[in-house]
Amino acid sequence: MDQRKERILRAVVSDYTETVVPVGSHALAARYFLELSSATIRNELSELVDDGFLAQPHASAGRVPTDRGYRYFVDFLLPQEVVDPQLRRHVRQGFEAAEHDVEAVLEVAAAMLSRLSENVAVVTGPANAVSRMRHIDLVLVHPGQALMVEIATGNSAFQRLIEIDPLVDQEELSGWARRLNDMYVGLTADEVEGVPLVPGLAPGLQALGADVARGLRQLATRSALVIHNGVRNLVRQPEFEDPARLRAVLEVLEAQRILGDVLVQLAPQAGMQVLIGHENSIEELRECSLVLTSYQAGDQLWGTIGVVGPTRIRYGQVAARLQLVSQATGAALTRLLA
Amino acid sequence: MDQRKERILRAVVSDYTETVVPVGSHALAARYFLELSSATIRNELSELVDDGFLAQPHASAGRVPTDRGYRYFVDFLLPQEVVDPQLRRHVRQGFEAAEHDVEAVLEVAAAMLSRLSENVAVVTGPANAVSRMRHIDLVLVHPGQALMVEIATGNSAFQRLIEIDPLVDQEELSGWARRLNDMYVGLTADEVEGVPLVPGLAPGLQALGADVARGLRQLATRSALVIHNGVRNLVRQPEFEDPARLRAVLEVLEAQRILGDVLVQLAPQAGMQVLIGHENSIEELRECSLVLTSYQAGDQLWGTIGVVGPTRIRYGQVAARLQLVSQATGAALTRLLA
DNA sequence: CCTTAGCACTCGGGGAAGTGGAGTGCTAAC
DNA sequence: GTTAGCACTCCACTTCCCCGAGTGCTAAGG
Repeated sequence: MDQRKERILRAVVSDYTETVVPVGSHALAARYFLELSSATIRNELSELVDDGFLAQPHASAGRVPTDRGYRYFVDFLLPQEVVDPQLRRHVRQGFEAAEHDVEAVLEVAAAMLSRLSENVAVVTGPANAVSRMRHIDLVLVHPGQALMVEIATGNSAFQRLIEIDPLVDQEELSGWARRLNDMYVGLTADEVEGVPLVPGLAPGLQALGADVARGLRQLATRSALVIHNGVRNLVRQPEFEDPARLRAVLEVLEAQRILGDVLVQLAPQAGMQVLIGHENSIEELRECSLVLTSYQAGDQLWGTIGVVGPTRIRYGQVAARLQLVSQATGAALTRLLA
Repeated sequence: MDQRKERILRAVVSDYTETVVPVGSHALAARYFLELSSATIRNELSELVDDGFLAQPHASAGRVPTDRGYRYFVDFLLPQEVVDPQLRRHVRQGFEAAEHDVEAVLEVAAAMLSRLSENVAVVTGPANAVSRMRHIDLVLVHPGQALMVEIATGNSAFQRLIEIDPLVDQEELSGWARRLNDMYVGLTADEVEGVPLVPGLAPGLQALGADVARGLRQLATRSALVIHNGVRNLVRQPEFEDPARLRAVLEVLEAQRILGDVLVQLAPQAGMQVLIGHENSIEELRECSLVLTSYQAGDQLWGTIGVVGPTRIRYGQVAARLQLVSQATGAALTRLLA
């Protein structure tokens, strides 16, 4: 692919991205190639079609980038976007209001990203890289019933009601809690389950080990949730005027699990990832692109954050802003969790 | 309004609700009034228009219910809907998977309700009717930093990192925690702030009162969040084919706060509420109806749950199913929180 | 060999015109 | 009060046509 072809491909992509109208040789010549005639450009265009980078909606129409065309654009032609420092500041500030709750931070991240990217933002819930017990507490609710609170690394809390002997009072419970802390602090769910039974222990206390492990395990896998925000941006995209098409995408977004599986599966890979059109495995998102990266808080907590939009999404700008939001999210979570 | 007019109004509402096409005198006579001629029905229809219950999109079109027409229908003509016992069982079962986490229960409720109502479901987060301190714990994280865990009535937990004197160790912290429990258990946020400073207290401990109150206050107002689900159902409604109209509604749903304010404001009123078209105060929802009620877990926790749809929503069926889901939600939360 | 002007051809979008039919209101008779 | 009959209205839909943007091809020029 020679340099002129690349220039032309880049011009087609950026023009189509703006106008959402197939771009013709005349428009191209007038706007980007004053030194070339439309005929020359026509020749180049037709070769780009032959090579699969562009397509023609119909015989006498202009050209539109194919998934392959976007792929080449993203891999080789993407201009380096710089984020306005003012925007950068604005993003940092946006997180300040929400710094008390992991989920609130993620909600803010999604809202911010959808606004900045002018598309749909998706964020997976936090997964704990390693979830270790930090503290257990037992509080008497009624006679016979207690509340077990577990705090894990990452400071996420899990609470659960448990049945106990009606004769056990808060004093005894506190003793139990001390024992549990002695036994389990610093362990993972698997390790908790591996701890052998202690002969002399109160039978009620003995039975708690399994509950503790279950809670820990649940804390580690809260990531099932997938927040999304910005559907309002989707409906004004011309490619989603057709309600059926829009519905298919919404179906996927609201199902959570479908998208969640893909995001979690891709998450381990470092850096920014771009999935264009058919490159993602979700049938309903064949006409969408995903721009993804991960957020990270220390070495404890991580998740995936990204943007879903039509394939003609502005990859450069979106990637830059996603980067910005993902870093700010990580920073906010780090501050939150210490 | 005589009985025949009521019958006709009911027929127009239910026919229009199904077909979304203005209903004419012929169709009415053929389908619902075999004993009357279309001319008679025409006379009645034109009186119903004069009274403001029906409207004509244009001079030679059939009739469409107005907001006032729906209002009359809802107030006086609503058939008593029974919910299929199988559906009832299905709803109960749907909650079983999610009984470990308040938010998860609410997510399930929203998903379920949107499916059953075939519209958008909205659920406000849980508010605690009275949030009183039940238990406080302090855990050393690093020297100089501790985790404060508060448990309030309703068993909601709040955690927060606080700065402390680096010389304070876990033993001393545990002593502090005992003091805090002695001082604050059973109090509300306001009362906590009203507790006078105690002269002999460690200065680090003294300062915690404000933090404790802040946590309590936050626990009581988590309701800010508004979950919604079922936007996919909205896009296939003919009244939202126009992207601009759809966008306006999405704007409101995704803003959370706008709808949240309305829901919280209406929440105290008991029973089921129906807001038809202009009756709600949100400009963008002028062409929507809200069917709302509240869920309740014991006397501790409550929130609003409801359905948003076009004004021609099936009020009877939606109300019955909303009732079902709201009860199941309350039951699930009650089991969860005891 | 690449570039360009010229030209005939294609095709979709959009406006104009026409038509069918559902629906109305009114009148007069029962 | 009800109904048949009738003239009238108006939208939705189809058809038709045409404009113009855009193409591919050819042949001439650098």
